[in-house]
Amino acid sequence: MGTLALEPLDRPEGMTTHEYAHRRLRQAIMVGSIRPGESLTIRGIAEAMESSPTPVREALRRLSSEGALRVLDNRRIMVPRMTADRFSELISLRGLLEQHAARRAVPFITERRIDKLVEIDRAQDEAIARKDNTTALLLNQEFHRMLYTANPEQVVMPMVESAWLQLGPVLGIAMEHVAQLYFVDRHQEAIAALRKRDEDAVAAAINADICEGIGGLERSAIENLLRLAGQ
Amino acid sequence: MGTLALEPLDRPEGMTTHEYAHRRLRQAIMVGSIRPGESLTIRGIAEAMESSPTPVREALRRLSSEGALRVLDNRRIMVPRMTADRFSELISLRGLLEQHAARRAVPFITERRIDKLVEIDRAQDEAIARKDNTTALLLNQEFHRMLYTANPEQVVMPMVESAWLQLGPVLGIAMEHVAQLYFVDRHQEAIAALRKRDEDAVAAAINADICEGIGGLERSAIENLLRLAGQ
DNA sequence: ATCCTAGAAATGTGATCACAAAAATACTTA
DNA sequence: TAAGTATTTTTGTGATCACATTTCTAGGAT
Repeated sequence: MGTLALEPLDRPEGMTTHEYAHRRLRQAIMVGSIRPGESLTIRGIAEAMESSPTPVREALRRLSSEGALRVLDNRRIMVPRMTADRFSELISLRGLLEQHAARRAVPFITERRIDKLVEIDRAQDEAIARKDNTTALLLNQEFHRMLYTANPEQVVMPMVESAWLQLGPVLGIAMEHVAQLYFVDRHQEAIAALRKRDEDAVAAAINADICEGIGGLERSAIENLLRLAGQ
Repeated sequence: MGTLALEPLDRPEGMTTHEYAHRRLRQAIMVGSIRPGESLTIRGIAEAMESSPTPVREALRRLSSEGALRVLDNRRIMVPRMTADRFSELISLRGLLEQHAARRAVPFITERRIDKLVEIDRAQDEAIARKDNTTALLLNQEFHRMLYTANPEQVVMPMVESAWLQLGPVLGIAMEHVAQLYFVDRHQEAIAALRKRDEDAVAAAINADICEGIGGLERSAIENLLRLAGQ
């Protein structure tokens, strides 16, 4: 295996090695630094982050349970390749799950949190303006996460994160091939609906945000994009 | 910690130790053999299944990513306690996810698979008749799984399994306190709809199957049941 | 009796090692 | 030259050990 594209990451005091490995790998997978199909080796990762196989294996197990990695029959581990079918199911699932999460968050929304949402949205617009697509992608997730976690006990949250994690890699790669990733911004709409505590309107805005843009592409366009991305 | 209620399990040739540990723990959690709140120790489990900490830890990491276990701040690991809120969200999520899964399965349904569904349903009725609630619970899952996996590439499947895994323990315990678990059987209805390849009717039957019965209890009844179950 | 503290036991964590299987490489043969 | 085979290397897996932290248990002081 070649050198692993693993940017070092801030490591808070008291964080265990396997937790750190999990975060670092997750981040790399999310933005497409690890190519789908490229096989990962435990020792390679351990060496790249100057630790040992044991905690790395734990991180890999977690990531495969989260849908971020796939373990093949020969026990090789890789980021799964994307298919048009899988892509459209993931978009559809995001719609279902995130409408549910958004509705359940509305009663918990505070003005302070709405302010944070506005701030994140502004930062995302900036990132888009300077064509920093990776940052924009992460800030988009940050926006959605900030909304849903207004309700602190959302069982759905790990499922949402799993969907993001499965979509992330191919979006990350697609961004390298499409000059400008077509970001839809229904965030303003969602914020307005939040101010009115209008559950239906919030859910509608979130669904539109997810399903339009890259998620609303024709099937043939998706297949074309995947081909470009080498999937 | 006391002796662990871990029934030995069939171990196919070539199955790794951590896979085996994962399955065995999963099974035990699913039917409520491991009490929510009771803290698990890595060494205890390893000893109970005559292996060592390393593979057990991998199994525990996977299970916590699947929502079956929770890792506390003191790094203690336990089956999470159920709350009325969590319970009703899980039921609601099951409805969303499994309607989605059922719809996507319909185009792939074969007569042979419908026959299997009929067979599973019959076995479940038998189990209910002889008041073997645990078997009935597992057969009910088997029925749903058999339906959804008609479509071999369902991204939603792990999420469905996660919801089952989170609901399982409390159902397993509730069954010990309620003389007869109120099983709803909308399976016949689902089967009839499948024969007609009627997506809407299948989804409706599945949703009814999930939301009625224990999932449709009044909130106060749920709280009462949880109290009985020591949650 | 209750609370507090010091020692002991138990526990999570991660590095290392040995082993078996898989992959890669080198070598031989047709 | 190409295909097959033997050898070497790489890799996943799981047991074991050492260390730090937590939890449990006595013993003592108030």
